Amino acid sequence: MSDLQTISEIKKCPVQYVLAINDTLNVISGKWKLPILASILYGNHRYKDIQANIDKITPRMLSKELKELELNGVIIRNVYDSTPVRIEYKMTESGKNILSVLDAMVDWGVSHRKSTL
Amino acid sequence: MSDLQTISEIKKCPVQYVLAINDTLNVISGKWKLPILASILYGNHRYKDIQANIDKITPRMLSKELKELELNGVIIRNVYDSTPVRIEYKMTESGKNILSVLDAMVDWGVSHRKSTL
DNA sequence: AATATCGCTATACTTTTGTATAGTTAAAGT
DNA sequence: ACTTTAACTATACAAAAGTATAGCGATATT
Repeated sequence: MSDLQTISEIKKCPVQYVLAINDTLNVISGKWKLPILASILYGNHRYKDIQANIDKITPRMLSKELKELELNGVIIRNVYDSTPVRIEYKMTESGKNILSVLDAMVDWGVSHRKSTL
Repeated sequence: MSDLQTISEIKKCPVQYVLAINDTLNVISGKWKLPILASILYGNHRYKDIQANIDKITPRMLSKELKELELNGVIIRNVYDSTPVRIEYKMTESGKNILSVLDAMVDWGVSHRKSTL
């Protein structure tokens, strides 16, 4: 992959792509979003379970982030009309696909660490 | 080959996985990192050119972020001993590879937008 | 000699993000 | 009846990130 090739490719990059990158970045940035997503993906679906699974997170931040993730269509909040009411947070289909982004991040992060040794 | 093997091994190890993702996230998060990287990739290498290319960025933020990107091994700052002194910021090899992460982010962002219509 | 350009730094400030701590409602267990 | 658990909300505060504005030292241009 030559430099000139890369640059010309980038010059073709439409506005939509920039928007898409920003969407993705918004979904995963902040101190708690990845830990929360990881915990849900790992199998924790209830508020208390997620809270217990993430060290030092406050209820305020957990609520706030869960709401934002729901609003962004990454997770879904299910209320089960049992007694007592049970609430479960689960990844949406689209949310599950974010693993591909995390994979790319792992790959880059690992090889970058090696390169800076 | 043994590299790929190692990467997949590390993916099984939660701690390394998390560290690598955090490294990557730190490199790209914040308001100005992506615009700066994009501008450099686009062909702007000098301070004033990057500044002129990015709307509303202040010199303070540009300096701060350039320093951080350099410290993180994503870009390199070259001082050319000419008169006047010329300074050029360029992507490191590792820095260029971050395009693969951006690609994954575009893909997810685009398909996620479609899914939430 | 005066002005402009490059590559920044300095200081003060505002906004956003995250923390600490306490309280609420409803139901369940003891 | 009393305590415990789930799933949160409310208020106040601190820290981090970003903005606004001014200026500096060296060279170059007019």
